[in-house]
Formats: sequence, structure tokens, C-alpha cells
Amino acid sequence: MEQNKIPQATAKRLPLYYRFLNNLNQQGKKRVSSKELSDAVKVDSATIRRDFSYFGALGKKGYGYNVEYLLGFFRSTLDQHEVTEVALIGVGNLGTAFLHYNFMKNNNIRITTAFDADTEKVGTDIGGVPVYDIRDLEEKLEDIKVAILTVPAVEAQVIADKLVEKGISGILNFTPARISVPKHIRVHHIDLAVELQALVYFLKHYSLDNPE
Amino acid sequence: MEQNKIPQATAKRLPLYYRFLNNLNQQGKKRVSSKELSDAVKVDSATIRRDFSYFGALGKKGYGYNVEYLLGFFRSTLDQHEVTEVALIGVGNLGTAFLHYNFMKNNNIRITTAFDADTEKVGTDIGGVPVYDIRDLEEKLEDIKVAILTVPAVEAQVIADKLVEKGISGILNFTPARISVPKHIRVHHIDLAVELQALVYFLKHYSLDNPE
DNA sequence: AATAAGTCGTGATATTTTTCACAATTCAGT
DNA sequence: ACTGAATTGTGAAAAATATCACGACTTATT
Repeated sequence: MEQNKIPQATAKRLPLYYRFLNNLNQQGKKRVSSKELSDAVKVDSATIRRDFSYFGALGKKGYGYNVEYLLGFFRSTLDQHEVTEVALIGVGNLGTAFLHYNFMKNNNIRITTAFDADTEKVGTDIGGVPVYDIRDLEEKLEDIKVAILTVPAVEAQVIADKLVEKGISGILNFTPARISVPKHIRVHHIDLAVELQALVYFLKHYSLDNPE
Repeated sequence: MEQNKIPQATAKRLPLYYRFLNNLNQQGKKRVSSKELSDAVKVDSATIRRDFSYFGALGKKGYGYNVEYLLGFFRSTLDQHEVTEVALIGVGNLGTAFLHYNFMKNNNIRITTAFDADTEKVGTDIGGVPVYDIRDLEEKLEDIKVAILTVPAVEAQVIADKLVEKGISGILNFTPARISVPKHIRVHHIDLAVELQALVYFLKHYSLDNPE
């Protein structure tokens, strides 16, 4: 289970590589070089080769990588052979965007359950996902290990506590609240206002050339 | 203009600090320590002190930081005294979520203009923002420097090209497409599927303890 | 006035991540 | 076969980031 020592920075890029390889494969492309990949995903080619090398020698010198082989390799590495079920808490605009997104296409992930407090929404189906009452969270969550949190900030901690109690493993938190959880639970924060403001800051202070 | 050598990692955390300080100030809190900040924003206290130190000695030893002073300092550093106008391209669910988000509260940012291809939406106001026809992009964009891109992936590059032509400086790209732009233009990618899949990957391979 | 507790700022160190640069290898063309 | 162009995998170096740990200072208390 414990894949030894893949750097976090690498792990975060894997889904990106995977998706692009998937596209290439669907286009019938048979081989690809780190340079081509680099142009497409905007990651330095040496970084890509280094990333791949953590999994062994996947390519051929002077040739590049076999798309199908590489794809197959990543599929198993990313555990794409079994569907990961995800719950979505908070069916506002952002939550609805997720419900309409088809994660099955490139990622073997499915949102199977959604929750909201709004009685207008409870009982409906959005993007094929049933929306339950947030008060039934504990009963309906079953053994889902991953949750997407798109609720108002003030609700975030209370709901996170409930998720923890039900045995969640990971939370993708879109609220501005930095939630507290036991340390064996992984939380990734995506803070839209912070991202926007950071971009504005970079433009004002790093504008002349574009590092990163 | 060129603030010397603030590390990027620090710059990305500034908006987070700023927002929390703003909250503290509104609560009437007068002082705060790096430890308290650390608990709230989940960043190591030494990292916070280091981050602040790039701007000089903002605190007092044995005391902590004066909330009002620190806030004022960040306000100028983050250029919060003048409103940054932003355009939003693509009024789907995700775009609509942005239009309803009040960036003026903690960030001095305002979405002033939105664009969409759907004639149902063109001409309406969403969250107080007028929605124009995407075909009028060139005419209506005026001198907005920042754009949020929430369109279908296939449209992304075409629209990015138009934005570039109109003199955009920064793009917050929510599409899975990695767009190509001249290198003086800054693009931040937020890729929802990648974030979700990366979280799932971390859970499977790093589950026992939670680094980061 | 002295003491204790709390806290910053930062030199030094550790860790993580990226990049360089090149030997080894492959492939395509002659 | 041979040659030249392309490309990997990786040791080594560089750069970026995070953390440790402590002297110096502030405040509160007695």
C-alpha cells in the first residue's frame, strides 16, 4: 500500500499527466516524448522525466514513452481500476458545478451522494446524484471516504466534525474556513478568494517576468 | 513597484493572513501572536514569522503583533486601497458561484463584467454583474487586467487568445485546458478534477500519517 | 525592582523541489 | 552497417521552502 517516497509535488502532477495521456491514447497516438508532454501540461520536461523515474524506467532512451503502456501503468498507480465514491455537501452553485462534472471520464471517481439544507433541493436529482437532507448525513453517508465541502463558511467546522465522526478519510474544502480535524485525516483547501487575490498580488509585484 | 524577493510561497499565503486579520480586527481584537495565527490558518508559526519578516520587523518581541497595524500594513502591501476589476468569462454553475461571491468584503476585488454565449443569460444581471454576449468581448472588456475563465475546456484557448490580444495581465483558469499565452502573462490553473484525484491518491498512498 | 512567562526575528540547518547536463540508448535514413 | 538526431534516466548542483532553536526583548505579577 505504501508507495515509497513519491514526492508530494510529483503526486499532485500525476492526475494531470494521466488525463493528457488518456487524451493522447484516445487520439490513437502511440508514443510521446517528455518534451511534448511538457508543452501540453506546461511542466518542465526534466521535471516530467524525474517524476516518471520515481516509478522506474518507463520510457526508452531515444524513443520516448509508449502511450498505452504509460497509461496502463498510471491507471494502476492511481488506482483507476476501482471507482472512488465521493459525497458532496452543499448544493449551491459551486456544488452544482461539481454534480454536473463527469469525473468518470478521466478519473475513476463518482459523486454518489449529495446533501443540502434547502428543502427545495432535498429529494431532487442533480446530474444523476440524489440530494439528501443534511440532517440525514450520518445515516446516509455509509462508508464514503471522501467528501467535497461546498457549504457556507460558518457551517464548515460543524459538518467537518460530523464527517470525521462517520469515519471520513479526506475532505476537499472549498470554504474559506480552515477546518480542524484529527491529523490522520487529510484536508485539501481550495480557497477561491485567496487564489484570486494571490493572482492579483503576483501581477502587481512580479509582473515584468513570469517565474514559476 | 518591484517588491524585492518575497518568496512565492509567502505571497500565496498573504491573502490568507489578511483575511484572518480582518476578522480579528472586526472582532475588536488588539493583538495576536504567531501561535494564534498558526492555529487559525494552519500554517506553522515559524513559517508565519518568517513570512512577516520579509516585510521587516512588524511585531514586538514578547508581545506579538498589533492587529490594526499589521492589517494596515498588509492592506497597502496587497494593494487593497484600490479596487481591482475583474472580468468573468463563462456563466455556468461555477461562474455563477463567483458572481455571487462578495470579494469586496475581504478582498478589494470586484467582478464588473461577465460574458457568456448563451442568449438566455446575455442581458441579465447576476449578483449585480451584467452578462454580455461573448461575441462582444473585445468591445466590452475595456482595460480590465484580470479574467476568470470558467468556460468549457474546448473554448479556453480561443478565449485566452482574445484576452491576450486585449491586453490582459492575468488569468485564473478553471478549465482543464492548459492554455498557452505569452510569457509576460500570468496564468494560475485551478483544476478541480486534478485536485480531487490528487486527494484520492494521497489518501491511498500516504494515509497513515498526514504530512504537509 | 526583580522574576517569570511569553513572543519575536533570525542564523543555521534540514527538507523538498527543480533544473542542469550528459552518458547511454534508440531509431531512421542512407 | 554506419551516422546523426532524438530522447531517456539520473548524478549532481541549485533553488526554494520549511523548521529548529535561541538570544533579545516585552509585559505582567509580586
